[in-house]
Amino acid sequence: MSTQQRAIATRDQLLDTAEGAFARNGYDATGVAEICQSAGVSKGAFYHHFPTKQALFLALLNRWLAVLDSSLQAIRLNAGNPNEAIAQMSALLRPLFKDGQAMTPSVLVFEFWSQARHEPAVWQAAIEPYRRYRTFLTDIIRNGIASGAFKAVDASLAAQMLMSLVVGLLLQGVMDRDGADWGEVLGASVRQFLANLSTAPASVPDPSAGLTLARTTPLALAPPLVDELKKKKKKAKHKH
Amino acid sequence: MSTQQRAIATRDQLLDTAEGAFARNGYDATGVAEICQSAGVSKGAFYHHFPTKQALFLALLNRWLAVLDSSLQAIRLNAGNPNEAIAQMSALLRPLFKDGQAMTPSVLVFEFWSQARHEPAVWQAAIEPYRRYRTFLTDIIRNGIASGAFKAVDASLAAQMLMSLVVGLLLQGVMDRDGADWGEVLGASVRQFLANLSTAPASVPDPSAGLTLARTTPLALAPPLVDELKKKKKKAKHKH
DNA sequence: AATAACATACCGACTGGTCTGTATTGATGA
DNA sequence: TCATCAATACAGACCAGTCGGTATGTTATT
Repeated sequence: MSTQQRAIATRDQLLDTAEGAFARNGYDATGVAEICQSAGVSKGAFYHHFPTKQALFLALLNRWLAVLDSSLQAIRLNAGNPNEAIAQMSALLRPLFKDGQAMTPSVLVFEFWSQARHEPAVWQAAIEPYRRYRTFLTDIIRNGIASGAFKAVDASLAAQMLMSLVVGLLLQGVMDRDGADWGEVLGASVRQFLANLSTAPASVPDPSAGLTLARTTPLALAPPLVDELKKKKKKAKHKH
Repeated sequence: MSTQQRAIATRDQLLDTAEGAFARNGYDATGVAEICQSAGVSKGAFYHHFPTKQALFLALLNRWLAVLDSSLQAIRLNAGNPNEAIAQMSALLRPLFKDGQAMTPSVLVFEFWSQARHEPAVWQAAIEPYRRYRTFLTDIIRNGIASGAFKAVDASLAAQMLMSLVVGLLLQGVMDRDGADWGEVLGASVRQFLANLSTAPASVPDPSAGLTLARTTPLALAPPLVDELKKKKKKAKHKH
């Protein structure tokens, strides 16, 4: 293995380890030293690859956003009609409510939002995709209205409602894991939402067997997410 | 003013100051020393009234829960029918989305939940009322179904949906304050929810002018909330 | 005089980040 | 081919500052 490959490997190792640690103990409660120890590397390695702890955090955020982004793009291309698109998005989110490793992303999302409250850099990085996804949803609904599949409601409002539903489900799933079968609630809610929105009373069968959020798929990064916000505090190092 | 009264005053001063500071900068980012300085008292005073920083945090949580609790009880007694009850609850939450001081509680709630992720004590204190409110909602819906006001849906599921909506709205209102008129979205969402749930197509007029969450009202503490979880770590002090 | 209600100085633990050193690698030039 | 040089990729000791909490002292009320 060449030196460069090894470097990438340790960087990924750092990212993976930190992801788990953040999900388990939270961002603030996880020290850099702790991450390094779990990853089996030194602090020097850490600060060689990331200018600061927050930079790793943002890299983690962007890595996750990249896969979510491409999944949504895939849905946009695959789904024949708006009804199906929204149903597929529901199915996409579903695994996040499964216990164990699968729900790590949703816990992380919560951690991102927590930090975003106090750290402007994190807020910027988190709010931009959030707004993008909201307009994405709004567009789908608008299209549905235009094509006659949906009733002539306020598309923006409908998107906000659906977004609220998902966000609330996510948060509750994280906080009160055993309080309900959140995956089931998500499915039922979205079905209900579509039923009330659709002109045709026909219900779309649950396409749960379709997409899933696979970390394994490399998938090309979407343009607006590629830049990793590489920035140094003082030194001009870290050009890589 | 007697010594006891002055003591209560400084305690409240501590609580109020901490509330603002936590809402502004977050729990972790707010130091005990900072709170004391802003409150104009010494660290000695702080640890005279609260055994630990977390204890003050929990006291803050319970103070807020107490007023919310009594407000909900008032609704339960005042509202003639389930439709009206839910509409009043919507109106009750509405001020939380107003800019400025009024939204401090919602920011704090977010802070509570953030801490609840890592601190079992906070989690316990936060999850209990959450579940209680959910069953409260479920009961209202169940009653509505029994009285024929609501369709015969799954009451538990409907409550979870409404809860998700509210929680999601809250979180988005905190994170993306200027992203939408969240108060309006809340009103519209609940109206829509009720419209889809009600048997009678008649819409309930928005009773916004009615209740509001007034910190000023002392209001008797509800039984399950009274105990302030006073507990010491080592010393047996702080009996007050 | 006993206790409540503070004030102040101080401590130890911990944390993000830096600094200096070193081994390996790849390019270059003689 | 091989010595050399520079840059990369780390290692690990170290530091400056912060924070929650404590110990002890002081004042005023009951």
